[in-house]
Parts: sequence; structure tokens; C-alpha cells
Amino acid sequence: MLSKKTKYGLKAIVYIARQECNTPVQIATIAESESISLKYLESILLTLRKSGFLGSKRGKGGGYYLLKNAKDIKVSSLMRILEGPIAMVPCVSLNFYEKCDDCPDENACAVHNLMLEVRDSTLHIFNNKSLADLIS
Amino acid sequence: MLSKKTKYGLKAIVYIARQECNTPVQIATIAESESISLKYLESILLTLRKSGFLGSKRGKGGGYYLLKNAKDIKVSSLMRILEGPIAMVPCVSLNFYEKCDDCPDENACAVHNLMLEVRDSTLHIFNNKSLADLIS
DNA sequence: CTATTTCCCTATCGGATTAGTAGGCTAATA
DNA sequence: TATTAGCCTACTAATCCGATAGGGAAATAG
Repeated sequence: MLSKKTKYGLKAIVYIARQECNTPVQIATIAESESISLKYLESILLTLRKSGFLGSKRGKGGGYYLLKNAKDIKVSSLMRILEGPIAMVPCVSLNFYEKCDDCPDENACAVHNLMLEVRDSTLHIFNNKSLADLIS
Repeated sequence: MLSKKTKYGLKAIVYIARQECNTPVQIATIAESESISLKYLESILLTLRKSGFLGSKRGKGGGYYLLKNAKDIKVSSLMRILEGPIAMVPCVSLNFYEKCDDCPDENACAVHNLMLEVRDSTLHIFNNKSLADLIS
């Protein structure tokens, strides 16, 4: 299940990406428009900024803006920052790999192989979609 | 993230499906072989029985056995019983649909459309895979 | 008939995570 | 100097998950 953090984060960055001329958008504007708790959204945008997706400007007329072209932001990288692993099981994760305690042989594990297939197909979607694709 | 319940449940039913002549398998046997807490596994197998996948036999020589041919048990139906919705977001779920509180227009929601695509590809895998496919 | 085996069922619990809140701080601008 | 708007840390309520406890009931063996 997708966390609200991810859902809110995606909606917010899509909102920001829709601005013309990359004008900074205030947190409060997004929060109101997307019905997201302001303080919670604040922390989400903070992590998106610390991850290098967004820049920020303080004081009057401030807000958040994209640091890169929307075409160059892959959905998969957004998902990894917001949600964490894309795989449903750590033992098939590329970026968050972890061995199972049980399961002596991964290749013989039915769950492993099934989830490997799911991860591939999901990743294929996320890797081939950019923020720009989400806007329209 | 896949819950342990699902992981254990899948491993267990795969174990049961591997038996020759559909001989009943005891909970304890599976628990030991797959390193699963016995009591926890007990409750998982109970739900699989109540959902019509497994039959049970009590007393000596008892245990769990498949009620249908492994070919006729789709992974998607197992997933729905064990894990719940296959979709990452309720608003794109076929069997567990729920409208978002926020989001006035689903078709205009970037997250909705993205997750719709993911659900389709995941479901495609789960629908076209049976328990028999997991065994080998 | 009795003992043993094995599944049946309900209740409970600790720990982790999530979503959200509070509140003060700091930089930029007017 | 006042105001605006993001920065940052800490805290909390609620929920869920994985696991545990413990007795009950049916089937079988002897």
C-alpha cells in the first residue's frame, strides 16, 4: 500500500512542476489545493529538497521550485525517496537489498521468483516515466 | 511491502502443493521446514482453509491438503486473501475500491493514473500465474 | 473407553510505523 | 524593524503487524 507521504509528495511535486516559468510555490498553496495537512506537507517537501529534487526560497514570494527539468526526474527515483523500496520484498530489491532470515536458497524460493517478476514490471513503468509524463 | 503473513502463506501452500497424492501435511512440519512461527502459521492456514483453498484433517495423520488442482488456483486470488488489495492505492483497486477523500476528479489525478498502470501490470502477472507455476 | 494427536478458535500484547501536531528558529524581503 | 515563509526537532495518538497463550474439539490408536 502506498503511504500518504508518497501520495502527497507526488501530488505536490506534480503541482510544482505545473507552474509556468518555474515560479516558486508556497507550501500553504499546495496544502490547500490538494487537501493536505500543512505541517505534514512541510516535512515531505523538506525531504524532496534534501534529496535534490526541489529548491526553496524563503521570505515573501518564496516557496519551492524544481531544480531539474521535469523530463529528467524519473518516477522511480521519486518513489525510492518517498516510499523506499519499489520491490515488495527486500530480497528482490535493487537499492534496498536484504537477505531473508529464513530461505536458505533464494533461487529456489517461489515467493522470491514471483516477486522478482513483479518488481521488474513495476520498475519498468517507474523507470520509463518522468515527472513530465505525470503532469499531463 | 509484502506482509509476512502473505509470504508465509504462499510458502506454506506451495509446500502443501508439492506433496504427492495430496497427502495431508501437518502445520508443525511446514513451520519447521520453512522457519515460521508455528502458532502464527496456524492462523494463516486457518484463513486459507476458510477461504476454500485448503482442506484439513484432524487427529493422527492429519494436516492440510489442497482442495483444488494447483493449476486452478490463481496467484491473484491467493494474494487477495492473504495480502488484501493488489493495487497500491484504494482508488484503483478492483476488489477493494475506495474513493479518496481528497481528489475531486480521479481521472485528473496523476497518482491515480500512475498507480492504475502499475496495478494492471501486477495483476497481469498474478492472474496469469497459478500455484502450479510457483512449484517448479 | 481412554489417551494421544492435531487442528480450531479467541484473546491478548509488545513493538514498529504512520500521519499528524507543536513550537520555536532563521533567512529573505518590504 | 516587521513580516513572510521555509527550517528543524521533538512529540504523540492511532493503527497495524507479527507473534504468543491457552484451552477446546474432533479424529484416531490401542
